[in-house]
Amino acid sequence: MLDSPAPVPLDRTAFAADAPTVARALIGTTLLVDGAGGVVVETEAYDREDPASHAFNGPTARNAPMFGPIGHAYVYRSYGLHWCLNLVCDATRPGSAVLIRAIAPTEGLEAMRARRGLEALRLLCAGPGRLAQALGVTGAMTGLPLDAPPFRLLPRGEADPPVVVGPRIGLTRGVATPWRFGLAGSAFLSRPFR
DNA sequence: AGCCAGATATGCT
DNA sequence: GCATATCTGGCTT
Repeated sequence: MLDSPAPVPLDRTAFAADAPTVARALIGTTLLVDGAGGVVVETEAYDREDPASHAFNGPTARNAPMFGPIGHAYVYRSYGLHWCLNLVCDATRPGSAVLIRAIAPTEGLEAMRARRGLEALRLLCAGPGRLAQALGVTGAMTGLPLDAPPFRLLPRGEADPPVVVGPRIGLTRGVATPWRFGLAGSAFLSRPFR
């Protein structure tokens, strides 16, 4: 490609595929919230048939966005104190989403450091709770579309980045399903792959 | 490396 | 009513 077009925000069609496919495709994209964020380096997939998923037992008040339109955010509180950001996907099977687990910080570093208290770049967005705090994501954003402020999602470059795969983290059920995806060699993963 | 407390919304009994 | 949760930070080995 000799004259590549200027980057355009991903639209909702980017979320049409099933959760593992979208989770892999999101690696290398850039996610910003109010201008703060960076390159997505770690994701996990969840879907309706998955006993580890919040959607497994069907729609509830909390997980309602997972059964709403694709390309929207699903934010939930974890362990009573952390917020975690998911992106709703799969146009054909409601109840699918991708958990954003880690980002390589590139934009809005000052704002992110201020929200988390001055911290090493390595840990600023390494883990779903840290990432949400750094980007300023809260439960107020659940259900919001990802193609409008405060969100911005920018596609990755030409080449497919090298992606590593493994089992998801912190689960009691669905432990064996290899639906965790990471950018190979990234220093900003929440935990190494092996 | 591993263990444990923290603090609360959620969902099931 | 109560056990549980897509986790983090701090402390111990």
